[in-house]
Amino acid sequence: MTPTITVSRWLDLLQSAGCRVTAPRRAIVELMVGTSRALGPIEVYDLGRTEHPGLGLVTVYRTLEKLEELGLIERVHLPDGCHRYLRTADGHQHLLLCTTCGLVQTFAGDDLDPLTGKVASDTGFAINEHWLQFFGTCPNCRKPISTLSES
Amino acid sequence: MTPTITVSRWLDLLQSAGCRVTAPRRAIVELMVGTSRALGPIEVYDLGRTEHPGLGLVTVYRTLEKLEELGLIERVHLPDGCHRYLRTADGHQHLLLCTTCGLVQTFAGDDLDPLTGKVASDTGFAINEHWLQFFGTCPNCRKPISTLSES
DNA sequence: TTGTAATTGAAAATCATTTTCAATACAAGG
DNA sequence: CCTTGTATTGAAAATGATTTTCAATTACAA
Ligand SMILES: [Mn+2]
Ligand SMILES: [Mn+2]
Ligand SMILES: [Zn+2]
Ligand SMILES: [Zn+2]
Repeated sequence: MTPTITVSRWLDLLQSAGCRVTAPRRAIVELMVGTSRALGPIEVYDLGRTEHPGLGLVTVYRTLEKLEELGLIERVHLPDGCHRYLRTADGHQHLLLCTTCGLVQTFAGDDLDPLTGKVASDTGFAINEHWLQFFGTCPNCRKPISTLSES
Repeated sequence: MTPTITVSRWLDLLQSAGCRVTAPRRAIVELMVGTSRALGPIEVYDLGRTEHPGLGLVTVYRTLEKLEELGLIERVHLPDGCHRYLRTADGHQHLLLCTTCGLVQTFAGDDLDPLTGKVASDTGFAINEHWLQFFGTCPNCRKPISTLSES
């Protein structure tokens, strides 16, 4: 799905939820749809004002909260905190984060069922959720200095 | 290692790091060594004052920060935030958390190397760390109401 | 025992987030 | 295209968490 289509889908979903489609919301939605990094409120505020100069920080908080309620974005947990949001991936996916530039990709295919079963029987817990995240350096950030100008 | 031994080991480590062993620090260390739940600053403050009534919240923040620097405790990431601390486990362990009572256990034995390798070659990332956590209900919280009085 | 630097807790300052509120703008209906 | 009711907005104030400042206290090396 192209970013433009995704933006209108998000706006439609907002409207179906009884919300009005306004310029500030459009700016924030475009931002969150188009970004592959987890963004915090202040970042959204700063980036959003290039699109909609009057944007208020309060509106950023309110809109992020609403998008999270609708499941379109979600909080990302990072070593330095959990105050950044990213668009939600489809299906069961986990995150792979570049610790240098913040780029986020997703991956699937983890099979934790055997481990989950073993841990459950070892401990007596009923396990019903897991968090898995990988951290590393993305291809772009791995490039040596000498080749940076070529990209 | 018994809790008492662990407490003196932590205090020794504090001292080796150039810190003085004081009553407020001792109270906080005893708390963090003896608890199997992730505790936030206010919880540490409240629990700590039963041991050391004059304890100040500022001292709690400062001591938790120092214990984290020494690697004795670490921040736990939970759905509702990452402002709680837990003593660090030995070796490569992951957390299993009870979403009802907050009890935390650890487990080992995850083998994510194959998946890590696959994701690395699929994405071009150099992966150097992973986070894994399980959530569920602990044996005690799984007990039906009718048997609660028996425990 | 003494001297000194680290530590303490209260109070003030700072920073992030939430609430309040009057003005504005969306969108449903005429 | 207007009108109208209500959701939304952003500024300012309020709140809550964390950090900084500072004078008094305390640990501990000598
Ligand atoms: Mn999974
Ligand atoms: Mn592991
Ligand atoms: Zn990168
Ligand atoms: Zn429990």
